[in-house]
Amino acid sequence: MKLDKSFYQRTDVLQISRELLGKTLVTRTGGLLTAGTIVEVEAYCGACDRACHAYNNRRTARTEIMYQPGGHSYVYLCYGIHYLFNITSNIAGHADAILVRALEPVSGVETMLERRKMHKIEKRLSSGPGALSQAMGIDMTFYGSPLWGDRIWIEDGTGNICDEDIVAATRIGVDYAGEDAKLPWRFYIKDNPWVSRR
DNA sequence: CTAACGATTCGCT
DNA sequence: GCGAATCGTTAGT
Repeated sequence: MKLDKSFYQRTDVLQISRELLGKTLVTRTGGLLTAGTIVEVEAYCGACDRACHAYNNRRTARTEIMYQPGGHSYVYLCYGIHYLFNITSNIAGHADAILVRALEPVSGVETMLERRKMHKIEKRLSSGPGALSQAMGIDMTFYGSPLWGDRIWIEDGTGNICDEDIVAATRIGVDYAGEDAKLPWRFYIKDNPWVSRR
């Protein structure tokens, strides 16, 4: 079942991040359907988190979508090459977001392989934030897309991953954030082979 | 207007 | 393990 606004518009970004593990991200674009299980995410808290683009409530054209009510897609270009896909959360005015870092492919694998210019399934198909965006066909045209629409959405699975199977660790690539770089705000499913780093 | 840099990936060693 | 690729965003002139 498709998750609706109420899932995303809660205030606890860490709780939402944990609950996103095991859910299925789906895109339908160009008549092609692709889906994958979310196995790794990172939480970013706008007001209080130096690693977040919206730190200290900094407001720019790029971060604007994070200030809207949660449940939208926040996509941005990183290193001039990679599209990174985030899910916004919280109520209007609270710029929280969750970066999806890795998926386990579920359907539309042929399409994913084609988009990634690969011939067989291997980990790099959808492990890593830039890689999964490419596999799912996510680009800047997805910026601001509601997650209750019919182009990109998230489906509930068979309940939440239990706490014993969730690992909390420090986030990747946020060394510039000082003390906030040490926060254990990266969550992934224990022993899942699609997680981007051990 | 200009310059520095990044929530990364891939290929080569 | 290391370094290049590559360009929009940002903040400062």
